[in-house]
Amino acid sequence: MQEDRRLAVLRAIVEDYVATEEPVGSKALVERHGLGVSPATVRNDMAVLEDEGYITQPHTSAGRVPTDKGYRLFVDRLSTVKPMTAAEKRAISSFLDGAVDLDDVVTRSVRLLSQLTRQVAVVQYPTLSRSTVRHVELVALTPSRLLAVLILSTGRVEQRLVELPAEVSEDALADLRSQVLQAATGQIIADAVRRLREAVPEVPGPGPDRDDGVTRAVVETLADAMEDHRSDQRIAVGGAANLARYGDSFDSAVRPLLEALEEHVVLLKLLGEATVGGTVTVRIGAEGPYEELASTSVVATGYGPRDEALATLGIVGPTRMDYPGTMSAVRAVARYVSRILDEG
Amino acid sequence: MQEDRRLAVLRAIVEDYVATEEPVGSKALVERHGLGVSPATVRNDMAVLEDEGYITQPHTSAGRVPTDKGYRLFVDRLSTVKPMTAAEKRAISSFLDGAVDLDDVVTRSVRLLSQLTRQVAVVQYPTLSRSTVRHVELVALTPSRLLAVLILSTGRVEQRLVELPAEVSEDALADLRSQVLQAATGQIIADAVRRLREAVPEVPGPGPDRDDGVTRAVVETLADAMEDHRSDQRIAVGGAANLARYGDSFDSAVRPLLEALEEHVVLLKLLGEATVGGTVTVRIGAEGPYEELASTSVVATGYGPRDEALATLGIVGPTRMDYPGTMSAVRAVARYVSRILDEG
DNA sequence: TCTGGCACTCGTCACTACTGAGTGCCAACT
DNA sequence: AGTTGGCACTCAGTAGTGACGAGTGCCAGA
Repeated sequence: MQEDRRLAVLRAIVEDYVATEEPVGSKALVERHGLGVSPATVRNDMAVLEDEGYITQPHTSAGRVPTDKGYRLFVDRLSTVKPMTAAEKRAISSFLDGAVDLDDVVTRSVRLLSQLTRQVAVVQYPTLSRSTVRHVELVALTPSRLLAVLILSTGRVEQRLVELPAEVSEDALADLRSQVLQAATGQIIADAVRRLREAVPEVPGPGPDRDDGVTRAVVETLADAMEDHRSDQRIAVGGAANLARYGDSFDSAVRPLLEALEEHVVLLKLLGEATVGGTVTVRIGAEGPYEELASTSVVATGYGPRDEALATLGIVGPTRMDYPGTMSAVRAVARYVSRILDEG
Repeated sequence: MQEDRRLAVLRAIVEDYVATEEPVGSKALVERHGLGVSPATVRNDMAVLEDEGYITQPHTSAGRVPTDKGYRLFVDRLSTVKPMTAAEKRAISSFLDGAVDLDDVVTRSVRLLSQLTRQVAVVQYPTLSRSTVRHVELVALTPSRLLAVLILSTGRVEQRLVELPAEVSEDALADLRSQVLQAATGQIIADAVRRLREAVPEVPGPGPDRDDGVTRAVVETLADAMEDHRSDQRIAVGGAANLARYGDSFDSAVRPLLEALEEHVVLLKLLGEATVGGTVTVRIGAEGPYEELASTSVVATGYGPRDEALATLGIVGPTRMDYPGTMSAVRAVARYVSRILDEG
């Protein structure tokens, strides 16, 4: 019960802060949201939330601001999906329906997405590269280090050293090798990544078959190597002018982001792996792989015809953003684009 | 003599202002440059320069700042070419020499140019579109209005209405038509534009053959229509992070520029037509076609193998920029790129 | 034509005091 | 135990003030 109210307080803080861009205090909070308690009570809750790391004060005696952790909780448990209005849906479909070819679809999507979210939009071109995995080899160097070799149909060879979290026997390794081979061989890269993650289950817990994260380490390394190979992928970026709204915190926030926008490899990493079927991935601030982008979040999802996750699209913006609205916009655009690809 | 000194003063003001980003006063001026006169004298000169519109004061009792007109004069008559150092030349060639294909050349050029100038670099891909002019028709609607029809080998048709500055006879029109046809038919677009401008000379002055700008109006309209058709041209942009240095004047300067950078058609217009052979075009502030970009300048030049102006490259930056340095960087990069295209 | 001098303007900076939003804590209340 | 009102305290932001100095325009004299 108090627990519930504390979460309501957190939700209110996030919503207010996103709307006003100013630290929000206890009094304003009870006024603007109908929590039926006094400011003092809210203050106590806030103190607890701060202890738990969900909010912080920019300086003593100012309102509270959500932390990354706070946004995370908000996104995971507190946000209610904000459905697109009929008008918005109509706007989306009419905007995309005029597209004449693939290039046009992507260009329009980027523009649409950046206008809907008022953020920087990023759309990866659907995978056309048909390069496949020809072979994977795992060579044990020591019991806890192995070399993963990836050979692609294009003839490219990629080697990675894997430090294992535990020692592994030759038998177990052979087992793993055959599993990996079966999952990946002959697949195009995008599929191989997905199948690897799905088809090679982690053996959990203790016992004779315990795994200690070895599988995980190997699979992730391989997937990473494959993702790198998507780097010849094309990407479209739009709405950079929305960065002008950052206003403050310029050198710290906008500059690294502008740099990232030119490094398409970086962008691909940011977008992450494609997930499909309405699942929108949110990466908040420092959760991402780049320190300089600690104050930016990524909202992305996969898209493609017949629910194949061919590519990824999404937006990049400040951690302080309207997550529910952005997420539903991203999801809606992904759906419409997928449908169009279905038809075309 | 005083005239000479006044120009020296202007040059000094531009140089100091570009270096310091602060309005420059009379005293600082005589100290930092060895003009052998007193501050009072300089003040008098400055008053004149201000009357003539070359400089202005941001507020009473502050130093002077060059106007667009001032920069123009500086660029045209006062700037001494700043040659590239040997080290810079080496850096340029080694940076570009590693390029493997056309895409790579363009990508590297953009990066190089933005790093050299610390501005936003724009490189147009060399014309690959081989679409040619199939036919041009000029139809008189009234004696002073005609319809220009442009038919391209791709099958596209472009119509433009031309308001003539004077009436024109059927004979003169037939003459013009045949000239235009001869110049343009069968040419690829880039060449057609150039040949049109060269081969259809304006008949000047009064007399039986006087032209009153009719030729000019027609040629420019046609050229414009053709330029529009280059709009499927690809463009590479780089170094947008350098915009972070603008710091102040954000919404007024950076936002429109960011928007322009995404509108490749706009960028093409900004870069303007390719000029070749070491000629670097400088467009300062409001001289350009876009009001919102009144505080940005464009420094561009053409490039291409064997001195054919296949495409344009250049930079976009604040009017307050180091013109000599930027111009020589742009020219140097254009030369090296041209040479590489020559070899490849 | 140039120069030195002088009065004047006005932006900048450092300092002060004030205000007000917001907090934490405590004692009292339900 | 949880909630509330009250109170003292903190501290960013906001004038207001005065001194400072860079810079100007103008004028009389060299």
